[in-house]
Amino acid sequence: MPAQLKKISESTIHRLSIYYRALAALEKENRTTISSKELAKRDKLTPAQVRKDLSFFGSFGTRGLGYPVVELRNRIAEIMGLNRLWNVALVGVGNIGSALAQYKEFAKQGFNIKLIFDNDLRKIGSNHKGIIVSDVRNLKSMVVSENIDIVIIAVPAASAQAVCDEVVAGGIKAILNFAPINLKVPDDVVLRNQNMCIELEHLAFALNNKNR
Amino acid sequence: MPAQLKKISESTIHRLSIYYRALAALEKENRTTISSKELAKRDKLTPAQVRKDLSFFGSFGTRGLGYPVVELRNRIAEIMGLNRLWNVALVGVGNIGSALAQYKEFAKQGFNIKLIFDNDLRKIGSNHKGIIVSDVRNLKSMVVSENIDIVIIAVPAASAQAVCDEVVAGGIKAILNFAPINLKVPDDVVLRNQNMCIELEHLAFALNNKNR
DNA sequence: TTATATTTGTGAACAGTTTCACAAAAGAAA
DNA sequence: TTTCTTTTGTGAAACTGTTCACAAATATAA
Repeated sequence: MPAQLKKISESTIHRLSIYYRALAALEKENRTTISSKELAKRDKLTPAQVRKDLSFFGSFGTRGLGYPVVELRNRIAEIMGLNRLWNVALVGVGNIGSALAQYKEFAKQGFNIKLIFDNDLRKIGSNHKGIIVSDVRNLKSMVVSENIDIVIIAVPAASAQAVCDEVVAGGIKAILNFAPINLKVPDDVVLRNQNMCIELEHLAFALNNKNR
Repeated sequence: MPAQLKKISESTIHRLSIYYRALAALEKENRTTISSKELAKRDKLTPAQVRKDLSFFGSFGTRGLGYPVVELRNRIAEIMGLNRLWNVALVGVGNIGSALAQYKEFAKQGFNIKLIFDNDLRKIGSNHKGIIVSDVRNLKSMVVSENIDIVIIAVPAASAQAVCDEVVAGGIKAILNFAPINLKVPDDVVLRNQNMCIELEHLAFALNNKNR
């Protein structure tokens, strides 16, 4: 029972998120067990991959039968930290920021957008889905006082690093960045970038190199 | 000079996008050459990685000096297909869809949102940044007639597969999906998923497993 | 021109990830 | 019970991606 002994790869974490979704769906269908074979098929993976991924966290399958849906889902939630609420602050209420403020999936998965910031006087004080937009000048103090766990940066590229530095100074250890720029963060801060242009560029490359 | 002989990995493509951005910035600063060492430093990579990545596409550096900024940037643009316009259709004008419709970076990189679709009668016919929203029932015929290269799916999870099937039937070979669902596509269609919840889950995992 | 310093390009070593293959465990059927 | 089938869990093998290390090429300085 290797309870998180070895280093878990990013790809494994990613697949864990995917398994979690499949298991949630199975739970709704009242399925009680699922085999690695079937779980793999749903997401175009291999059964061996599924078993290897799960084995990093222990062995909760039953040979000859498969994995218990509810138990496995709970275990993944526990591993990923999905059985609790996370306080999220959103910085920047432009195109993308306001879309994210309204995005319902976040709340469903326990990501609670608690604070919203902007630097535009016309936006500060306005009500965004029940949350009053705060002045970005209070960013650092408020992420501390409101116990924010995760910050989403959705400001223009030019101001993203300044925002980043502020929240890091406020002790934030996890950032999701939508600005098309490479942010510099200390080693103990986890940063993930969501760059839509780069995604389109992957597609462009694929189309451009079809006949090689 | 191995002009695309070997298989290029997804990670190499990703870094190519990153180099491209760095080179664009360097060009603005009127730098004429850059070494793999400096290019690596800008993006927290290793010089060897930069050289290996570039070597897949030929050898355009000068020993003792580095790479010519303008030439290398053009070459990457050529490889990635960034020196042309791509016709993009956006399906779904909800939170995320309308944010994407207004996102200026796309046009800057040659991704031209030419068509926008929705199934909501209140939205169809309305003007979104100069583009009239079309009825999604015309999706298949219009992606063909307007020579669409790439489709962005930003509809609710429940209707995403139907939209996907339509555009695939219309001959589309590249899809960027924002719906939180695993779409099924034929092998010759490139699909990329942008799932913001999964990104937050990566961060949650990291925070949850800090002290292992 | 010659010597010294840089920096590329790349095969080889290394590291990490995925797949294979099979013993072991449990269920299902006879 | 006994036999047969299914399916897990996991070392080992295969594969993929990254880093090392150094010859070769060029620039720069003397």
